Amino acid sequence: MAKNKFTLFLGSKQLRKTPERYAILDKIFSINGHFDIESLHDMLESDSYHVSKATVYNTIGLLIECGLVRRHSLDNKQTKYEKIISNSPNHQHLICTECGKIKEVKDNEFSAYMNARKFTAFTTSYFQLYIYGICNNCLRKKKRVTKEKSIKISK
Amino acid sequence: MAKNKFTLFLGSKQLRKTPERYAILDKIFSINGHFDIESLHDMLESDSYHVSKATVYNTIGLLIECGLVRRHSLDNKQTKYEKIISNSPNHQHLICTECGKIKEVKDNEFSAYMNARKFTAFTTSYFQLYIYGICNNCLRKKKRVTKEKSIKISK
DNA sequence: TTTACTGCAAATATTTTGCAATATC
DNA sequence: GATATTGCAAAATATTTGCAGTAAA
Repeated sequence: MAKNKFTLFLGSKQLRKTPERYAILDKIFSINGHFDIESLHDMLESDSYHVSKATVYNTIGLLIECGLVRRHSLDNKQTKYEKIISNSPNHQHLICTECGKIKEVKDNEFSAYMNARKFTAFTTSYFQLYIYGICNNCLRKKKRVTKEKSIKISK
Repeated sequence: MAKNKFTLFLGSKQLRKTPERYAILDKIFSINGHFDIESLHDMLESDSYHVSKATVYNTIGLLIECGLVRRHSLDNKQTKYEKIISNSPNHQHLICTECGKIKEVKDNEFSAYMNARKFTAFTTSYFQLYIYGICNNCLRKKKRVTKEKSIKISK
């Protein structure tokens, strides 16, 4: 699994197998869904496992290179990460522009289509589809606010 | 066109129609392809049109809200912008992970597919597809370097 | 005349870097 | 023992904010 893959990767690049790197990998693979550097670092600290932010950034970089982590640069400038589970089906991301929450949807038809696509003068390594919109939760809240406003005005 | 749309937008929100805002809009619409805040600001300066960065950020925000500009948050943490031409067909982005260059491809099949897609408990407002890889130019350079290395080693 | 907007500088947030101490190989 | 990695603090980068002066309405 992930740990083996990382070990092989580090070995092949003559990089060192430090406890910090494995602790970060473990923590990431215990997280379901998306996370950012800050909260990952916080989680490690609250486990009383102290690592510097610099090391977290360094390790995340290695994990991305190694194919175990994916970075998402989202609009509204949040950067989020997620683990890559080897045989997890390709999924797309719905991002709520109100609350920032990310929902995943599988779309095999889309994935198949994209994987088959070739471009001239360009060699694809990966792709990301982001669908921005409003989740039902926020939509409900918004409607409520609008209603309240119109009540106030009509008074 | 763009200027009218912006004027209507500003009017409807009771925002002011300042020369700075129009100068920024004009400059953006003279740019083909993608740009970032820094280079946009530089272009204005080199036209001897001085505006503060704060105003550029402010105006870009309004233009996005108004639907005249689109923000792209790309991996390798560059934020790029592009104008939206009203009747331009939906296009996707190929991003070279080596040089950062962005190439556009039209894909009507994909756009039609996406526009027809509905999700449960989520109201889509827009989507972005990013395809990361290596452009032929960089691929050639990379191969050359690898070749040179192996020559050196074999010496 | 009112108050939104601008420029500037300072503040904030995020990521990178330099360096001495340390730990892996 | 050689050197890659760590932690820390400082630097670099990108964006936001506060405020006084200015200008659009």
